Amino acid sequence: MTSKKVTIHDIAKKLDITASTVSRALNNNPRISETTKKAVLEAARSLNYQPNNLAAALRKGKSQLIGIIVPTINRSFFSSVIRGVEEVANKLDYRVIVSQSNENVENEIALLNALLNARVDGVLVSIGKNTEHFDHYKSLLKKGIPLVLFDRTTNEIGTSQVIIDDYLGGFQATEHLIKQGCTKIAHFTNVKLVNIYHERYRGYKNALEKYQIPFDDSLVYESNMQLDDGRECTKKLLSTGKEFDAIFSASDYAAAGAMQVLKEHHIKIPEDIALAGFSNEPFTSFTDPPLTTVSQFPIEMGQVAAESFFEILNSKKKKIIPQKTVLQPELIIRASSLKNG
Amino acid sequence: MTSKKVTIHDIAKKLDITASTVSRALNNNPRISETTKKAVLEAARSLNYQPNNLAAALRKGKSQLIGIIVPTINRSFFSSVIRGVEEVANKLDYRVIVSQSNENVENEIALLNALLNARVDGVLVSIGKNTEHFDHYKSLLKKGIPLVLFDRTTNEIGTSQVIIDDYLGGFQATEHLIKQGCTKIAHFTNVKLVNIYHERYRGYKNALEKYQIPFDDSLVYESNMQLDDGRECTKKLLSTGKEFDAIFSASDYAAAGAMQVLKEHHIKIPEDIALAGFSNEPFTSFTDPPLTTVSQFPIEMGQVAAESFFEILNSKKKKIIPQKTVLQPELIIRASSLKNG
DNA sequence: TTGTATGCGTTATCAC
DNA sequence: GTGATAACGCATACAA
Repeated sequence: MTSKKVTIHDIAKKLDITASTVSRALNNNPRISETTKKAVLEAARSLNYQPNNLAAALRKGKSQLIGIIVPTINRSFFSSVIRGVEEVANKLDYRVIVSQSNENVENEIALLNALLNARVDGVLVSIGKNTEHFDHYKSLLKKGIPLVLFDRTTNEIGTSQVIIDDYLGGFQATEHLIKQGCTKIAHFTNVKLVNIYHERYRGYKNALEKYQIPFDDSLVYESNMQLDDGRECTKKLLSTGKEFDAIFSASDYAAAGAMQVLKEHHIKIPEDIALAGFSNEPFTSFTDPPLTTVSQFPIEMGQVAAESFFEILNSKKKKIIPQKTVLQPELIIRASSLKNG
Repeated sequence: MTSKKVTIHDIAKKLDITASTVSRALNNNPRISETTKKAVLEAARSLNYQPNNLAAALRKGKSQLIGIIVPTINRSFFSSVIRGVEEVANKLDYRVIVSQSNENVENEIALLNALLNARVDGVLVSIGKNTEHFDHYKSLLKKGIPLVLFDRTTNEIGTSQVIIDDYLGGFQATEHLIKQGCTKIAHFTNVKLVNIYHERYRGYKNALEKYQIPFDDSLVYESNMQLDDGRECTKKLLSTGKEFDAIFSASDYAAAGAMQVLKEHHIKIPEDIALAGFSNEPFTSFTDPPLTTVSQFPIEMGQVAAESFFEILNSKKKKIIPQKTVLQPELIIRASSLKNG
């Protein structure tokens, strides 16, 4: 019942040639006659031959496997990045192994090890929020294994990165709010040691500066940026009695939380308070009003990360200089921030 | 620079024993003394030994890799299922390879082949909407490769499945609307040959029947169930002039589209029209009003699917009887359907 | 408890 | 253009 596995030797036997010839035929080796090649392909098909990549991988010392580590797959942004990576990788006959760290350093290290044992040819990583030391990644590089960081990155590892210009995104969102007439703009951010949040924050501050609006630290709230955190921050903000006319949240989820609380207080959006988020999560177009946000082009980010990866992979030895690719974000203006409809 | 790979032979040499002993020590083989085992582990650590799963996989004939094929990763439901699978798999030292078919049969076949070449030990699949023949899966089974279907399944392949009781979900949602006083309930569905949509539709019909509400075919709209499809269907529905007081959409996205159009027509939700969706996508709690929907417990589904898979895997030869595990859905009642607040 | 020998399926290297 | 042989790193049947 359990059909014996057919190997190149079976093909060879059938055609009365050797396995090496079969191997060459199957791999488009130039040193092979058209006729035998055709015969091999035909025999392979008729025998229902299924190549064993494992064996080839062992022999060649490469597995055609790429590992990806993301904080969580359950986020439109990350799953879209993965999709971008897959698109490029699959075209080159690479498969992708996805793992999620759940923002946990221990997991990050364990997963990295598991991927190494699986002999992936390289790794793409978006670093967890709480990761503060990067030795596990550094030792990866020492072993000569290609590593590309994306979105949540760090400059402490000398390797290629792909990010969007979070600074610009933060700047544009804030500038847009200012142009809508807002002058007291609150900001929701995450722990600012994570590059992306720090940059968005910087963009926010610089936009204020450009338009000579005084920066007020008491309008900046740090949290974990989930929906509930957004709710909490908004409640706190309201309870201070401090005046504000807009919120720029560095996360769509926290912005959604803010929207809920504002509505519960019968505060009009955008008339009383204008609102902008970050990431262009799909739900932001469903909210009422639809949420102004910043698109990060995640699929493109994945594609670029993958290309960056293969560049390193194919430049074996010729020690490549780490590239930092910066993609442009795009401000998506929707009703939540449009004062003069 | 590029540190030579250390193998079990290196460990063996260092301790002046043989590779087989090292192998046994590393694999918790009982036939090994505690002392040598400890020595091996110590040496492995000091040499920074990284086991080569590929070689082991080739030798053992199993790769510790599971393939998953989903229509799209970019959906909270599917990415949560994947997460559930990962949780179980990783605990057993299995890795997961994810691929997306984009609802395309050709892709499904190609990806399946790629996974086979990668020598996965088995495959979990949620079938694409347009897949109508299943030969590629049948031949998988013939080869003795474990296959588990989840969510989008079919009974045409004799293999284990994990689904939720879509019928019940459809029934409960409809019954809930009826209990809110609705009697003219429209239904948005997908091509009904996909099991899950057919079942939800059946649940809808039977609930009507139970409460002696006449079924009206002209209130049922078939579409692809994206946001825009939901918009279109709602517009059509409104343009017919036909009276209705509720919509039960078999997809949250189409429900979100319906919500938009209703609001654009200044129709009050739920007072004029009550609304219910299906899947409990995260955004459903953000909409205004929040959307009543049906939770499918995707993480649990992934876990069960994985367990189901390992059951097959570990019962090698002892031909297992295909199990069909049916999980219970849960109706999540929110403001979009609550008439008496 | 340990060592010896062999093979998993493929490809690289050499020879012809 | 094709064949013979070895090797990738590991696990196992068998022998000791």
